[in-house]
Amino acid sequence: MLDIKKIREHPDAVRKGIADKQLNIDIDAIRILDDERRNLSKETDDMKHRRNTVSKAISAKKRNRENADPEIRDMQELSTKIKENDARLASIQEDLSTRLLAVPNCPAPEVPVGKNEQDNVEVSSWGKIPEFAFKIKDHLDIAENLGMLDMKRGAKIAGSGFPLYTGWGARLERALINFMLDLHITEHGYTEIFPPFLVHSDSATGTGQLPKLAEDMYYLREDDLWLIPTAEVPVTNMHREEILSAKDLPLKYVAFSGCFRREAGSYGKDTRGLQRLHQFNKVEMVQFTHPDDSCRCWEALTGHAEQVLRKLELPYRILELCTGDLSFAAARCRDIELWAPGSGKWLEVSSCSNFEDFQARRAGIRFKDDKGVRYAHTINGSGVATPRLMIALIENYQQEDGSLAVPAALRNYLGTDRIEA
RNA sequence: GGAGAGGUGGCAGAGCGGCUGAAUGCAACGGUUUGCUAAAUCGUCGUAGUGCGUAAAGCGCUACCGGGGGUUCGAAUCCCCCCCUCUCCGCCA
Repeated sequence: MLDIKKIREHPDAVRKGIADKQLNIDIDAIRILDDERRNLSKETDDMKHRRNTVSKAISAKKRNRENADPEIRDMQELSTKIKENDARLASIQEDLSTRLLAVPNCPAPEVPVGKNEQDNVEVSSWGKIPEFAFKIKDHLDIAENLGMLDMKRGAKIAGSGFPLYTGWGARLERALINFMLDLHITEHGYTEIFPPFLVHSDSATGTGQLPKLAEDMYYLREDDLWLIPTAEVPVTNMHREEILSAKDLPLKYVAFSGCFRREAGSYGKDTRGLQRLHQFNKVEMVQFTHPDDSCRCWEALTGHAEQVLRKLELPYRILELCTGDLSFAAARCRDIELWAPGSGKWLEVSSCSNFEDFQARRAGIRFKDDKGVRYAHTINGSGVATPRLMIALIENYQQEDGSLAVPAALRNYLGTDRIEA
């Protein structure tokens, strides 16, 4: 959520930010409602002031056994008016909140202006794109041949998009998760969190999934709960409506979770194998930082995600997202993409975002230092999501005989240096 | 799922219609004292909205005692609904 004061005082900057994000939101309606709210609120507060004052006088008269009937009659009338005003105020407030929740975060000034993903800017790359002396296969063929993955049975159990890992596939999945968690905990200073996979609406609103992305989440009507699309949601909400101490910042959390996405509207896109799933596993990093520190922490966090890929010796590139490709809540974002030779594509495995105070304002996450109480900044990024990591791993490490080499960093976790049929 | 107890400021814990935005204690912060530490002592010490002020400081008003309604001139305090925590019983991984 944006600061209403920012909309009030710098409407042009906000308009430009929204337009750069290729969105269309009516800022003027918000400003009119805001004015209306303030005027009515002032008027009502003055009435309440009178009521409080007179009520005290009534109290004094009663104590002295004097008659206070005229005052009481006045106040009965006034209270009725106050009630009417409060009702109007509540409806204005609700309208305003609804509109305010629909306003996206503004892009940071450093973000390149662009229309869509075509305008994203590559900022760095690492590793060598491998060349093969034999005819390579894609991850699905390799994994199914090695008995690691059974998409057909996954579909039998839960429908398409729900992968069923088997044998070495299941073990590899588990090994990757442990490897990534351990790396972030021991080398990058994160505290491990194991969060709930279901959250209520307040939490989903706090991080910005609701109301805009309701159709992308699985919802349990009976219990009014949402399956999390990412651990970002429960972990960021850990400190909802809290005032943190400045000396504890940055708070760095890393969490494994299942992630559940309906992927509404993307049917028929990237359907082969593990590219796009309704359920997948992810290790997510979340930080709560001081506003002056968030940019530096965001860069560091991106580096932590990179480290996973370097240790696994997988070639990747990093893109700075342009304004048009930036998500609703993000001020800045860098995507990390792995090279998948079998599919001949770059695959996004991590999105590292700085939300600045956007989520914090929605979720009431603040901190206190000697300058007072302010909103913290939140940043997060995958470190990383497993399905596409698995794709890249399988496709980059495939051998001519159909077996799979295991990168050195993973051998202790997996207990083998080779996966064969 | 059933029965009971309870949710008050960073924490502990009073208050149970008006003099309570909230006693008291602890913690925290600032000063004094001290060779240092400890102790002592004085002071400060919630959040939000809004108005005045160029603004910082400051001052005023309003709201907030789990959430939402209601009663009343007036509600932390009375009534209703909901949520959460704890204890016991039942069921179950």
